[in-house]
Amino acid sequence: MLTNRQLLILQVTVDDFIHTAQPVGSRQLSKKEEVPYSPATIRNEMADLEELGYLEKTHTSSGRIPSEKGYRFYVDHLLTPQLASSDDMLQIQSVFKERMVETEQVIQKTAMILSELTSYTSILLGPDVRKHRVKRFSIVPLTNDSAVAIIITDSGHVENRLFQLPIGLTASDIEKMVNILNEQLIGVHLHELHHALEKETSALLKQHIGRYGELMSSFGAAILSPQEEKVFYGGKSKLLHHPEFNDLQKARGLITMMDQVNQISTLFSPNQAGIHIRIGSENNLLEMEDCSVITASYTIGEEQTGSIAIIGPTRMDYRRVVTLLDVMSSDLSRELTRILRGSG
Amino acid sequence: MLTNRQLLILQVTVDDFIHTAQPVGSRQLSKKEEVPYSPATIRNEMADLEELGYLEKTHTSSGRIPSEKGYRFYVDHLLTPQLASSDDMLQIQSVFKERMVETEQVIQKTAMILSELTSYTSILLGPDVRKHRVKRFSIVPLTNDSAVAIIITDSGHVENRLFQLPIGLTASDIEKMVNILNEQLIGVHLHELHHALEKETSALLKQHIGRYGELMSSFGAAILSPQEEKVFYGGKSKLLHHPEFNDLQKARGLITMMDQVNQISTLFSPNQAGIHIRIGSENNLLEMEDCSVITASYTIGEEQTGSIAIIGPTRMDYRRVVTLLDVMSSDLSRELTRILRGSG
DNA sequence: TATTAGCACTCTCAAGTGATGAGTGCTAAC
DNA sequence: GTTAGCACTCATCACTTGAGAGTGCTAATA
Repeated sequence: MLTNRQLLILQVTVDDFIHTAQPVGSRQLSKKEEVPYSPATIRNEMADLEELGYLEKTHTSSGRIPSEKGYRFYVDHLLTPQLASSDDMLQIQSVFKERMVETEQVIQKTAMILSELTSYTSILLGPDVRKHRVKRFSIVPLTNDSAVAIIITDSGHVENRLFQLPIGLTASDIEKMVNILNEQLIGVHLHELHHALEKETSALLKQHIGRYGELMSSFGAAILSPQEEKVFYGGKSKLLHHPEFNDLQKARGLITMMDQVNQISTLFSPNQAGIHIRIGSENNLLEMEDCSVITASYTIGEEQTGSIAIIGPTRMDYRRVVTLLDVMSSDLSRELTRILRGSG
Repeated sequence: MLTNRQLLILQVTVDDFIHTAQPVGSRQLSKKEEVPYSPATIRNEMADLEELGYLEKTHTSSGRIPSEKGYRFYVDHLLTPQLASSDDMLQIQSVFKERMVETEQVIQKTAMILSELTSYTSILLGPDVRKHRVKRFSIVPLTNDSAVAIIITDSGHVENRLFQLPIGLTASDIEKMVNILNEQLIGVHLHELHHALEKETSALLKQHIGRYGELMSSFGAAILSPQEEKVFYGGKSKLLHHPEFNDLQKARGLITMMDQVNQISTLFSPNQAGIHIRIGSENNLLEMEDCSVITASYTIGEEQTGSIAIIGPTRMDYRRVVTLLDVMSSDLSRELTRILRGSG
């Protein structure tokens, strides 16, 4: 168990390092008014904190910097909640003031403003379309052997796929097919669609439609291909402006990683409410060992749908980011719900 | 007018610098078998070429590097055409072997393979949707005061917009409206759609639909918002691996620029067939002064629709990139046309 | 007994030095 | 017209040095 003085010194050390990016020394700390101890006392405490694994030295006679364990303790126990500054609030509100109609537009704008306010990189995961329900099917023939299938969801999202038409299929065949789909499959989740099509609807279709086999293999394949959550970035280059990425090697690694969507998804905790923080190696990604990720989630209506992440150096301003993320995620939820409900 | 020997020396100098990224000295050049002159002779010629503005020195006693004028001369007069290597051809064909159905998927894959093959960054501009023609309208109500408007183009592209419904609009009103739109506006270019709606169709709609004014202001606005060409990147981080961007400052500038879509569009020449090369400052962009851009365009059917660009350092392998771009653009055109025509 | 002052020691950083090597320009010889 | 030779320039690297910041330890102090 840490003494109060140790807690104080750890907190002040982390705070200071977060803002200066320089190892903090005992003399420097003792000058602060919150710390009424002499450098020597502080040195002793720091030595203990280092022994306990909360602080590190960059070399034998440098000041201390927080270790990962130090950051972890800091965010778990020393992070006093804080209200967003009125400046920030103003900026955030200005985003939502202009009424936007498209979900993606709102999300993109949110990503931008988040990275502007924090000076870190933001990543927003778009709504998980697979959880949405079918509202309407439509099929529009383009040529005599190709057509586009359109699925409108109850959220107003539109999915569309090209697929091949078997030769000889009549317009009335297609009309029948659309009718059957609309009778049978309304309200089905998108991720269950292919399954439902095969289990429940295929028998009906088989009865009514000529060239059933060919049609289904092509249409079914089109429906199957899963729609990934869309990824929105804000300020990809912001990260590079922090001193920890002066190392070209690290900078390259980061940029490369951000281009690989599958790596990005590992940064997000399985979709759960609340704010989560992963520090350095907790991200299980070599390129991210000097980064921390703070995630939150947003909702549309009642449903937990998308995620927000801020990526910064481990030496990031946790307090500020947590506060902003908290405000932003609820504002975003409200705005997206408004768009969907049309109550504007 | 340059002598043959000067041409030879310029060419070999540029070639060498492109591959080594090191200033080339006279001794080094004279060792090559294509250059049967002594270092002293070469020094004299290089001095002349420098006076003429084709070569530069990095410092008083370094080897020479090509100036922008030198590169320009090189690509204009010394770039002998070349067939793609069979290795490259194999790789390219392997992309198109797996039959993809979605236009965007094909373009994205093309972007990737281009950047893999060249080790530079590729940018593909998606088809200019505004040139496509309306094939079918559809409107799907979501709640009692919001709906999604869907426009299917003859290319199989699907546009959709949320818009507000005036309260009290009946289902039959909407049906009538869709019918009128489909009677009047089929075949209209997307970029003329808003104009055509107001000029030709609004009178008809006014006659048949209740709450006309409110409906039109909301629907019209939804139709108006222009659809930008989509931008696809391949290998954004590739550029950072070339030695000219070891300078953190430059690297940051580049990454920042690539995140700003409006800057990207200035890199593309106004859509014209053939291959175009812009060297360094010819791009009129501060961040791009050490980069060259090579652009080509692709077509779907008959129409000039999209652009391909490769961004590399000015010291890029122009010959190879031009060759690859040539092959890729025609392959991509063929593939996209196949998808559209459905002749697969 | 807890805290602090003092001091020797360590390590980084920046500036300075000198040797090395690649390359040039010029001149004179071929 | 071409080339060999030579003096000169400049970047780079390894090495040294001094200043500054910080530590750990010990002894003095409250």
